[in-house]
Amino acid sequence: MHWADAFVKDLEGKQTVSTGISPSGHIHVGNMREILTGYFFHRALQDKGTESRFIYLCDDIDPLRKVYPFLKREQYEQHVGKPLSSIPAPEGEGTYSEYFLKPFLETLETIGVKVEVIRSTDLYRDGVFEKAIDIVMNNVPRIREILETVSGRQLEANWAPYNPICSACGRINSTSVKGYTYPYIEYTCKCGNSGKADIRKNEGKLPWRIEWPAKWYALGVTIEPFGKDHGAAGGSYDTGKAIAEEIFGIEAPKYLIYERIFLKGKGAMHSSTGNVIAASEMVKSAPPEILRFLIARSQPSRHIEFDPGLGLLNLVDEYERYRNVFYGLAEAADEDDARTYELSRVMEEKPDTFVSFRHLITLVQIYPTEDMLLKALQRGGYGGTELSSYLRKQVEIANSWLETYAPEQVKFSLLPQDSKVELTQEETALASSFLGKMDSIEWTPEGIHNTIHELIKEQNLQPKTGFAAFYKILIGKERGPRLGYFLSNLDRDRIQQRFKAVLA
RNA sequence: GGGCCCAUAGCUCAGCUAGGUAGAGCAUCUGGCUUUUAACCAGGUGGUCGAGGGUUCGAAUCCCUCUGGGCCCGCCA
Repeated sequence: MHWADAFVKDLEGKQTVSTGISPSGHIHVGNMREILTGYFFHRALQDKGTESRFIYLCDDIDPLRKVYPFLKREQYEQHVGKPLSSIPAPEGEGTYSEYFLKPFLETLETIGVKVEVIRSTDLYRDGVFEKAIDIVMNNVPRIREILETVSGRQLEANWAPYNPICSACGRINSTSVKGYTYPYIEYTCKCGNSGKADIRKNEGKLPWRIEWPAKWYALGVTIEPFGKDHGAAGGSYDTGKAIAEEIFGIEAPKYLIYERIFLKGKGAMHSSTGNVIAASEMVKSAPPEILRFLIARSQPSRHIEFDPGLGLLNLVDEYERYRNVFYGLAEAADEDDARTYELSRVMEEKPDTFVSFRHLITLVQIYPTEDMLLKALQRGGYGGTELSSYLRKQVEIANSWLETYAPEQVKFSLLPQDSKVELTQEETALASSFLGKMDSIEWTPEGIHNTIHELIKEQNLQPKTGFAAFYKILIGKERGPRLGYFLSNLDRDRIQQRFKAVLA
């Protein structure tokens, strides 16, 4: 059974699956594990007939913690400590949080993940947390005790479970609470200001360890996946659970702790280190279903070694195998293969329009126009009369991948006309006999192919060795695309000149 | 000092939560094939399952210890 199905197997009654990512920087491939793990739970629930709500909480009221490496110091120094939803975007119009949220939401659209997006600023502004905050403010001593006991940390004497946003300087990290009379929290700020924050509005926020259980309470969260950083003993899940039970009188959600995603050879993806690939960048250079597949096929407890280069191509190969299993075209290696495909695919496809991505990688390097590409695909069994919009997109993605992530191994291009190549005697003989026939060859795929094949046989060479000679001369590699189609697409004179130059 | 996760073929991983003679894909090699465009077909090489101990007739699988890698137990999320 797939891990997502196993997780929800025994759950009954309406479920609310919650996920959350802070828009403090580019939302990257590593963050996708949060949203997709939740999404798969949601799907698994629906597929077994259990009602489910799936939400993504965008923590946009969180303050800017520091000037991140990707920000301009002179622009952002003044904004440290202010909510992400109230400071300007690094470029263009709009707020900081929306600037990073937008490409993420577009990516979700691209990969076909539908989720209810909730901004935490809105939750505060609309009073959704009103009751939770009131409960919290009336239970400060008990909450303090829970935090100190469960997490083992010592809280400062003036600690309060609410951080007001200063009405004068806009900072959330420089205020201290002085008192509470519903619905106002009195505070003073280091900037000299003092005032009242209305708990029914977005005039302050709960600190994370309180806010989390407050979300469970206010939104009725029953399931939540989260990274292992929250899961340590005494960590925020432990304190959240205690607060949920003892203060709010609710059960903490059923949880799953997932591992991080690493960039192959470069360690964990972390916005602060810059070691990231933005999710919105990845979907430009990888088929959209692959992002889902990456997460769906891996056990959540295992870290993922993500390789956008050759590894990506292997990943797509595997995805396509699973697809074939689903359609009964191949035998399953594992009982979950078909289910994993089902959770990963973005849209339904007909088997006669399957085109392997690896194949496409070759084709786009040979054919410059869509028309030529279509004809090539049709020769290969493609059933459509024109390129589907999906395929057109795949072509775009293939080109982008070749430019951005592809290793030399899968790329090819014609060598410069005058570049030198070392040939054996046999290869030289073969090349010169080919050159001799150049003018009489019928310049079609079959004509070229047949001629070359005859020449190889005449000289008693292994086909492999013979073909390799041509690849060495043309693209400097041992292997390459089938010669007939490849050469027929190229200018005959140019090839002739190339062989002359090599043999000179 | 404490908690958690991971370690299986060159690479990516499955198998582990009902213990029973090590698996898949990719890579590599061999053979076939070169009008299904690095295709495809057949086959091979390749692992003392991180180390040590224990339980067992039998351990990759259960228990303990250790090693290595990663994350957390301050603030913030």
